Amino acid sequence: MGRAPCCDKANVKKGPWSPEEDSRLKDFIEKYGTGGNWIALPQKAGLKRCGKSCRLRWLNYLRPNIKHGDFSDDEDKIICSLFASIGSRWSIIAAQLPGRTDNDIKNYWNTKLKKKLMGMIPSTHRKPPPFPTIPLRTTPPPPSSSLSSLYNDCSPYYTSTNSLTGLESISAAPHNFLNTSTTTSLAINCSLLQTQDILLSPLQYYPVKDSLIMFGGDQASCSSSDGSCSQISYGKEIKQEDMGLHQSHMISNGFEENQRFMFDYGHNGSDHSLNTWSSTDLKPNGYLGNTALEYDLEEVKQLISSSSNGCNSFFFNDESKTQERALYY
DNA sequence: AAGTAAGGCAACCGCCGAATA
DNA sequence: CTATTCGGCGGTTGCCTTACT
Repeated sequence: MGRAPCCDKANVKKGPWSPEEDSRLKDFIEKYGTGGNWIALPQKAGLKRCGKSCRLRWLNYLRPNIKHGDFSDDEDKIICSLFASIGSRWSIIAAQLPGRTDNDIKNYWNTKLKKKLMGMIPSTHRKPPPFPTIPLRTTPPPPSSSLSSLYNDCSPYYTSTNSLTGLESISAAPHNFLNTSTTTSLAINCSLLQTQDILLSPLQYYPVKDSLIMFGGDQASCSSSDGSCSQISYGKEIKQEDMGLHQSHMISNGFEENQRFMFDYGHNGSDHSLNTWSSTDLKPNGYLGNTALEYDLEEVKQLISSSSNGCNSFFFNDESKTQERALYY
């Protein structure tokens, strides 16, 4: 037995929204909110639309403080960094970019940013970008190749104004993050990012209540909210056993081969002593851990191409995905 | 100026997980 | 415990625009 449709498909309008529909939806939500029920909303608002369609229209277009238009270099970096670490989790990425929606970012990535990163000249007869074309490597880059240099190497029309130091993801963490004794602090510290010199500077790691990780910026966008909030954080309880399982992999292997990246996390007050962060453990570049993953250009390209076929096999196998999900939410 | 192809983006589709009856 | 409903998400589609021949 299939699931009942969310709306009567025969009687709902599809396609582009008219200005009248927009203003009707906007007015209604501004007056009454969503009522926590998108399915019932279109009827109340007098719209012949599916509730999901209303939700999408509101979140992606109508809600206040939506930013449209070009993405900044900083936004590019954040998107690339997060994509490298978590894959196509657009809602999470959007949470780091105030005013941007997951749909926007997804479109931007698929149409532009991916090509930038791949160093692809758009296969169009349109005008090429006003940057010299740099031939792709025919031999693997030296081990020190970083993603920031990759930008320069491979993206003829990507210019980076801010250099990346690799310090920020640690320094962005509040002091007590590393010192708290009552909190199981869990920081996502993708060694990939660190070793590639790309960083999550706008990210902040919040140590919160036991076993809870908050992953988000303080001005996160609201792409996944009901539209009534101004901020959103992603927090989810993480089972201790899950953490232990993950940790054991880290301890024994440094990183999981299948995942090709790792999480480091401080775990004060427990008997897990290896790979524990403390303020004195910090390496000069802010990266703790001895697993220096070196990704050359080809590997990043592989990431992009593998992620584009529907699964991030480069980073996540199917089994790890559930676990990974728990860590990131 | 007309035709064509590719890009860009809004919107839809279908799946998943959480909440609830 | 199971079935159902709903919100949310990522992938995909299709239309409109733009650039080029």
